[in-house]
Amino acid sequence: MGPKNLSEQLLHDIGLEIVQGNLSPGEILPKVETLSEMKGVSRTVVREALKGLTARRLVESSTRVGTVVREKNEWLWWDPDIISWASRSNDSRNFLLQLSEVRLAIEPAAVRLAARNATDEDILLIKKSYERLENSLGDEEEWARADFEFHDSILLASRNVLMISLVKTLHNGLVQSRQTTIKVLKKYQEKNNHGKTEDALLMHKAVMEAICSRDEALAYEKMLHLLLSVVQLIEDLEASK
Amino acid sequence: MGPKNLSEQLLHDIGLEIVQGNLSPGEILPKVETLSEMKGVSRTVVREALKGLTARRLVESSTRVGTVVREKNEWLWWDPDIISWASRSNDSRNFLLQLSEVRLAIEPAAVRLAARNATDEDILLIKKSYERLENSLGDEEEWARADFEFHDSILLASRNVLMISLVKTLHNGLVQSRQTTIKVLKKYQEKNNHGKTEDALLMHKAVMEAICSRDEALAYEKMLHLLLSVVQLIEDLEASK
DNA sequence: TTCGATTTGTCCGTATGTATT
DNA sequence: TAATACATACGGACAAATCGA
Repeated sequence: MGPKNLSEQLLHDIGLEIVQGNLSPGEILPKVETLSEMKGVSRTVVREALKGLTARRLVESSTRVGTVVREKNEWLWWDPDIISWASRSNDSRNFLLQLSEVRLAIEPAAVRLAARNATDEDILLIKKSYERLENSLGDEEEWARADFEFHDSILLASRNVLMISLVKTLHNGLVQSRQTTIKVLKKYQEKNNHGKTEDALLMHKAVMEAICSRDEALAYEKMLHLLLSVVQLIEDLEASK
Repeated sequence: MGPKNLSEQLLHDIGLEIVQGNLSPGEILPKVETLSEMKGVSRTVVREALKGLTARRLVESSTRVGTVVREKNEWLWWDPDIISWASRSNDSRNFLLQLSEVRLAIEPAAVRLAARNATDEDILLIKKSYERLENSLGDEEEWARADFEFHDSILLASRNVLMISLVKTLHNGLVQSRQTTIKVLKKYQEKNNHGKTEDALLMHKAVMEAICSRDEALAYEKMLHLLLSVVQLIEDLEASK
């Protein structure tokens, strides 16, 4: 799944350096020809990589001046690559915190939107996804897949492509962020969770029922409740580290 | 503010065509050499433009196959350019609706975050911004500027770069979307609003006070109230069209 | 599996535009 | 004004990957 050509590789190289802070806002990148020599690639490749950085507004190029790193608040943070790079940075802990803050704000709202906009077919799919979740109580692997499908079916029901895109990028970032920060703790989770998965199932059920009865406020509340329990779980795990 | 070089021009050309639906997902773009001839630019320029499209995940290139348009749900919608292109498309009305839905979900949450995370300096800046708003009651132009500064100062107080980036892109999209759909209605607004700006000021004050007293729930509620009044205003204007 | 055709990927020599000094 | 330094732009050549016969 990594970069498939030289320009994408270089894009990731430089992008990572910028987001991680090795290259600070205001700094000027080496000129194209120099970068070409440094990295052992042609100028074409360098220029294409810079276009990728420009698209994400990490840099801005102009004649004579060169290519300068833009201010952090100008970056397009809602880009899977930038999020991926940030979650591997030194203060990835702080970044994960910010991701979680946004999650608690957005996801209940997304579920509320689903309760409002869901078509009958959407409802049917959600119910089906929940049943699969129910049937996977024992199996960790199957639960993870079913859980993903469940949340995906709800998200789809929001019928709002902006919200769908937003939450998907958010989820992606959380997974990436956890892979680098927690990682090992999953084993603890496997041990301790066998008692708790039933609670989790009940919370999922509450969300499902609220959406199906098109109760926006309740759907919001139940989703928030579910997320807070996840946060609690993570905090418990870290405390017992 | 437009494209500053050939590749950016071409990028906007093709990007617009894709987002507006002239080029549908699954379709294959003409090969680089053909595009080069069609648009009267070099292959270098074409290739750089394609890199911009790739970064936004509008297309995917591979050897022999060519460059194909990706599915809509794979696009990175939270990109100012994509949003700009979408707000100029045929069903821009539907897109504006989706933007508004997301706004009602996100902005109150952003304000709630501000109530939680604001530093003392942030609070001071918010109060100052509100005073400027207060002092610009008569002047339409000055009100608009002060209003922007007010919301910006709140956003900054969220102390969450992801939330800040998100809301800024959202605002940007709303402005663009309205420029193309409403546009003329601003004159009506100017006539009718003189009575209503005092109401607006009071609602802004309520938001400000809730944040300053760090009452998260109240801040959320008051911001939602303010936004709903804006929605109401727009609906009134369109009804009287 | 092999082969040929097609398209992106890569390299590089050269020329032009533009803003700074 | 002129020199400089950088991005921008052009196009010919070849490599690599992939599809279809």
